[in-house]
Amino acid sequence: MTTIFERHDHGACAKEALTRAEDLAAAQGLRLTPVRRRVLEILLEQHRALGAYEVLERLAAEGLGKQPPVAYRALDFLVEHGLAHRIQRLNAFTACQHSHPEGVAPVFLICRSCQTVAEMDATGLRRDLSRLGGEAGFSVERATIEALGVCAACAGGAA
Amino acid sequence: MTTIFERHDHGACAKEALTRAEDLAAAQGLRLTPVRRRVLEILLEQHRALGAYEVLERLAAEGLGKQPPVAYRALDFLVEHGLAHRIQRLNAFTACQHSHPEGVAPVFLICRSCQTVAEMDATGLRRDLSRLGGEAGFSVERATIEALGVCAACAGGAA
DNA sequence: AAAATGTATGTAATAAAGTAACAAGTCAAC
DNA sequence: GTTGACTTGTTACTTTATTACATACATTTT
Repeated sequence: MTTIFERHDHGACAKEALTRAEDLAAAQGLRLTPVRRRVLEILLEQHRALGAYEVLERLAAEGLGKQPPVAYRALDFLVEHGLAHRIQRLNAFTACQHSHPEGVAPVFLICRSCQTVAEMDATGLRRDLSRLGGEAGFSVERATIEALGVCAACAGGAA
Repeated sequence: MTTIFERHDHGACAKEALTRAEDLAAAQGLRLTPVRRRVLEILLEQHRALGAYEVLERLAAEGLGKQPPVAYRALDFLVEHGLAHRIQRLNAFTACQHSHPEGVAPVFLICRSCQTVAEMDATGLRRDLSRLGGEAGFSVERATIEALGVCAACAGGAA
């Protein structure tokens, strides 16, 4: 499995994600407005999750909005359309790293050393969770699966 | 699998949990002080997760502490010793419903209709998650697995 | 083109959740 | 009965998030 923990061309990675966002907007008639687009770009700069207020600071510095709702609205838009994810453990947001088959949230791996947040596909895990819930008569609609730990690079010491 | 979604003798259920807490305290030399004990009792009244400030209100009404740190400290103590759990999605806390083999957090099923939070053992799921992380060189230390959905009783309409 | 409509943004105010720092009390051990 | 470790009380504050309403912009309707 390949995650963003591995060395990669980050410029290309970010550009690709932005292109995906544009394609999605075109396909679904969504409006990727300047604020929304800029928030996505800001999230794409790093593979670490940013708090809404960190995003807001950046926006404010660029004259794109000074109040919390501006940031929250843009972030909510991105999350709603699968272009970003909310990391519950951190109360923070991260740009989506893969295109997901509509509404399928991945699993997140959070490195407590370098703060990098990676996504992995978790179709199997989700199916098992649904089955487990089903055993108790519970119908799972959405699931949050987040793992906290240490990535290979950080565990290796240097890298 | 049996969860607290099923009809059960709630009085017994709460009493049992409290006994478990006392036993644990005795066994490990922990101090189940009046505030801590009362917070656990408050959480045990319902199978819904309570916010720290809801707990605090209750404490305040009983003269057991009026400031946030009082509630947070007691809740942190309970969580640390496995007597309660924090539900990340809700920023809220719920009493532990089963005794867990030390440090093994369960999976949570959150009914969005009745707000009930049930626990299920998730040893298998956790193992799979660790394996998945391992494939990316990531070492999982703790994991949050929470499912949002509808319980059988609520889905059934009445019940 | 003007009016009407829907959607997005700006702004103020405030609510909700969480923490830092330090003082004061409790309790067991010596 | 004083020391030392832990627990609680209290003040003040930070961080995170939302409500409510006004304004702007873009599309469609007339």
